[in-house]
Amino acid sequence: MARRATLQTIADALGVSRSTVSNAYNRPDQLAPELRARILAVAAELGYPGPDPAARRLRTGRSGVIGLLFTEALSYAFADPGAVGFLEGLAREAEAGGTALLLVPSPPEQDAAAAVRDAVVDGLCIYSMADQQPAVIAALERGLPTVIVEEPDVPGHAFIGIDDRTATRTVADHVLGLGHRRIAILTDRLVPDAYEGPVDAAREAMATFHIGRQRLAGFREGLAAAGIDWAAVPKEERPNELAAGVDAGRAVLAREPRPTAILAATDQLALGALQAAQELGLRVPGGVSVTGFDDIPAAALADLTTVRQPLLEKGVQAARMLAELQAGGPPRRVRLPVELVVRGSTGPPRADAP
Amino acid sequence: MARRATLQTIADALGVSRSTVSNAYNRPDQLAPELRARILAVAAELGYPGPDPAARRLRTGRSGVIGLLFTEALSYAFADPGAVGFLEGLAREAEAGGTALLLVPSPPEQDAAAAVRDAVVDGLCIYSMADQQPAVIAALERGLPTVIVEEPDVPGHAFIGIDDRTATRTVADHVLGLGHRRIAILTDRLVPDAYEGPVDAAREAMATFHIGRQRLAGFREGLAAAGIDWAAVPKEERPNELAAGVDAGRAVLAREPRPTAILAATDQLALGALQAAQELGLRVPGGVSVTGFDDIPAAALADLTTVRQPLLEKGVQAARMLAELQAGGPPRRVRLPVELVVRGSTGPPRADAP
DNA sequence: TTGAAAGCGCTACCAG
DNA sequence: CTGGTAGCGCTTTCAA
Repeated sequence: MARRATLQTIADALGVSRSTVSNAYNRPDQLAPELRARILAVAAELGYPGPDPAARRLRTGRSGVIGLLFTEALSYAFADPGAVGFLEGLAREAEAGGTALLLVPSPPEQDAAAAVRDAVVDGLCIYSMADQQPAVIAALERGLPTVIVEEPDVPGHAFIGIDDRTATRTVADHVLGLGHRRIAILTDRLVPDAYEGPVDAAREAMATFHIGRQRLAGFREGLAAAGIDWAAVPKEERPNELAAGVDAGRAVLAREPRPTAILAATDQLALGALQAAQELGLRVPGGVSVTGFDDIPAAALADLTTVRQPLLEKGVQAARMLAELQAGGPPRRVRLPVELVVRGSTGPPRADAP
Repeated sequence: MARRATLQTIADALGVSRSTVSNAYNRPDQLAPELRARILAVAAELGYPGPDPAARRLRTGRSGVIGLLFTEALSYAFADPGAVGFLEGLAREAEAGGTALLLVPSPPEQDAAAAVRDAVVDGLCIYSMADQQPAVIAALERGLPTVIVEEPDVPGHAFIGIDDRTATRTVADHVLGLGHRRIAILTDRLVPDAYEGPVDAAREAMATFHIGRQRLAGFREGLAAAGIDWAAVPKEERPNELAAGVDAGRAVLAREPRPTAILAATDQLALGALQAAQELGLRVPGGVSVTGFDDIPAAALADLTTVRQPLLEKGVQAARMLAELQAGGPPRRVRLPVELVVRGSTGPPRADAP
């Protein structure tokens, strides 16, 4: 056969009209069962794979697809257990409604905005992107129903997230309450660039990742309230990966005098810090206390004190909010509750450390 | 405005033709920069979000999207660290080429095949599905470039996977070599149903999940070669989740005489078995040895003996194979190497256990 | 119960 | 460098 079969091909072969063949697929009750059977048989014979979804899309105007802008780059997202937990929730809810998920790429170098504009979707979900990223701007410009998860903070849009600042403030208070005064901070990336290293005031001020900014602010508030000089607190910025956490942990533990507590902005960084402490033969929490954030599954295994947030629930709710929006409902703003989970990785500092 | 703006709207507003406006977006070099600027300005003013991707799709015939059939249900896939590792690799490679990933849903009850037929994609990737699942059949019928990962085993299609049987045979030999004779097996699901419980010969024979079948076969081969009666070996089937592993672990450890080794078909099940052993106050490996499969990140943390497979690499290669297929290349079959990683969870059985 | 006609919004080709 | 024309393959009235 010269070209792919279409509805018309089948119609011609049977001497019926195109619409009848279409009905055979989409409205079985609109034609005689026997005719329908004949149509389907001929279609199978001719290798017709059914109505072309792209054409149907154009005609009906609906796609049954949600587009997901997932972190700065897809490949980062899957390495982050927190993001995967969210995706699991989102997928569960979407799948129940027969909705597909389109993972929109952010090609390096190239115009990531183009990928966003090319996405055939009925709605968009933006997960944890920095303010002013081109992909985000392009997404908002499409004027589709959109829900933003965690960041960026754009007024007027449906939003779901947690109160990061209050949460890290609670962590700081917990550690300060145990008697720690020499404290170091490990933060996830603050700006979508390749920087890794100490965070000074200038860097802190330029943060465009809302989460990073807020978590840092919570730590700062807590320490400041305890009279600790924020400028003198060691702070290391790294991408959210285990290996980077090890590196950052080494960096802060090498300081003199050595910190007695490390507050990390994510569990993965905290897990890395734990590993760095072990390398140095430091006991936890005797030699050094460590805290994380997210309560990913590995946190429980490592007995890590952390902040639990409802990862899965966040995904489920995001999908629901999008469905509401598509049904014409108003954009809502939702804050999910979090909870400090105290485990064995924090305790009072000991003079006779390790 | 009554209806959404289209190319024509902009063209009319400026008194130019539709094609010129189209060129302004797709072929900037085909028209005067000044005209282009004017067009874009008017478009912005009228709130035109750029050419409709669905229409473009129909016209060009290409979508720039890979469809992914991910496990029996999306929600399962994300709970499986092995699957996530694969997805990370796939996403990385696809993203580099500006290709989007469509996660095709498998709505419960409903016709999952319909979702597959509705997917606007240039190619399909089938990851770990059972033989004869309706979604798989529908996918194959679409006649698109397709690569199958791990399962099902369909001749004539591009395929990438590992040799599961040889791998589990190696595990069995390792444990037998340590002197174990009372051995229990934990297997991932064998059939896409809701069954959880012991595996008898009938159940084993009806397995449609190729991976489960092969891993079980490897264990069987090893034990048979050592003269152990396979029918008498305790075998428990569970979904691939930590909690299910705990449950299965309890079940086999309750047997009299108690097994001295538990061979699990996945790391998550093994991790669960480890937890069950701990509940009973059993030492590992003194009281009981445990092995897993996959070498997910948590396996190293738990010091679990397991089989390492190149999860990420599998995803990267799958994406490449799909690209080759789309470029007109022939379907290839690829087997990735695996490696037994011996850690602290296996050792000789001790008479004075625990 | 079936068929004819009218586009959905766009891009590719070719002429000017 | 710009414009006209011809569909891509389908669904959806509406009339027969």
